[in-house]
Amino acid sequence: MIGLVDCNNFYVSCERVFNPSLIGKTVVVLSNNDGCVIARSNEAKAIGIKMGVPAFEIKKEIEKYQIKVFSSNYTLYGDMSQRVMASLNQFAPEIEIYSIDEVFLDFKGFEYFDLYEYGKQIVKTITKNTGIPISTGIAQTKTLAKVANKIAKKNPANKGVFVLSNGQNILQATKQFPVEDIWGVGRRYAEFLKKNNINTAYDFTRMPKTWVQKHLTVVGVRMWNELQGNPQIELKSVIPPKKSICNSQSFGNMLTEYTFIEEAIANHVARCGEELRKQNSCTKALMVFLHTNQHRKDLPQYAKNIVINLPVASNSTIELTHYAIKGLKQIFEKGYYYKKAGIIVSKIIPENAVQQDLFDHTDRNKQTAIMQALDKINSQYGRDKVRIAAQGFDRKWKLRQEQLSPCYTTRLSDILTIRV
DNA sequence: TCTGGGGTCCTAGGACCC
DNA sequence: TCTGGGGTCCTAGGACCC
Repeated sequence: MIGLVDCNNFYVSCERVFNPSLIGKTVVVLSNNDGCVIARSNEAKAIGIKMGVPAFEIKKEIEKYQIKVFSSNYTLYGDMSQRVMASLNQFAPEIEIYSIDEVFLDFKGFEYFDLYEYGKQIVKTITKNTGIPISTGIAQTKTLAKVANKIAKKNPANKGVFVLSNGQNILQATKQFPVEDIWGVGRRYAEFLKKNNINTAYDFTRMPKTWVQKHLTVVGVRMWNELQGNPQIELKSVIPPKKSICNSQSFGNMLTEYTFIEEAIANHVARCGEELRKQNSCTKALMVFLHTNQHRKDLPQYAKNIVINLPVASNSTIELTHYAIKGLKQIFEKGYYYKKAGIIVSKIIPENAVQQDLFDHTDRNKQTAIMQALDKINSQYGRDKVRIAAQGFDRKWKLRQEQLSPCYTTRLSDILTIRV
């Protein structure tokens, strides 16, 4: 059996832990730049605030219902996430951290446990240890655990736990489960399936396998099997290194000047470099992209990217910055109002498998030593305490975060403020 | 005025090899 | 009229996830 633990309205719940006056109130958390709604309390869901709506479109509702609005505080959410994961670790021999707020638990060998009782114990413990409310779904496959989890969450009578233990109750559950809620069915597939009169998970499992293969490829066949209790997707307890790393951000305000965009790019490169070094990887290719605001139909539009293949794979921020800026200079056009820029590194390889170049003049040992020193200093004294000059200090490109809560768990000054 | 950020997997088609 | 057969690797685009 496999368990899936999912934190309820995670970002909202994090805000509530440190600000209990928010409990029972209508709360939403916004994406970067205070752009869109990305987390909603149950109260917000109940009055029809949709996931992903731009904040400015719900201005009236915010006013009318006195909605509490927060900028996203990923430092806080990341730290709370770690606490939840640490607490969950004791409940299963292997766990897979699937996202910031979701964990799969391996219940292999738990056949003689009362898994419903066990699930309730998990819910109780996590709530007590972290203050974050969670739901637990338990079933034979990951996809069914996802189904069980949704059922656990939907009906309060389940007390946050639901177990799909046998064919009979799988049948019963899938017959009531909307096809669009299946893990792996997105907007396009949902549309397609409904057009073919497939409305529930059960309907889907009744289709011939060949039909599923033809229209939803092998991905669909996996879902089809999983929904019938045949495991196809393994639990991954070791996280494989990333194959691509992306770092980008919309600017708080549109930018026209090259200098500020270069600073933004240098900062994105610095983050990518850190990520690469953290997973002991190097990259052979670097993409720089920038574009204007696509929502502003009244302004001229421009979007471009450029891929730079490095002569020798690297994870040195100094070297990566050099190439990124070279690329940026090639795609930057004067006269546009830019809204977003970023870096994507792909062609990632392990750092101990870097192919050397006979004509390479870079002193790579020196680069490595510098990066090690830089990472060490910054991990101790704070991000970017030591930085590449190109990263600058103006931060004209930075985010809008007008409703940011304090970093309650990680910043001393914030903690002191709370005490006062 | 105002619209997020970061990933994965699969497939088809093209370029290339013998 | 008619031009082989069997592979691999890479990429872009589309689907999905949180």
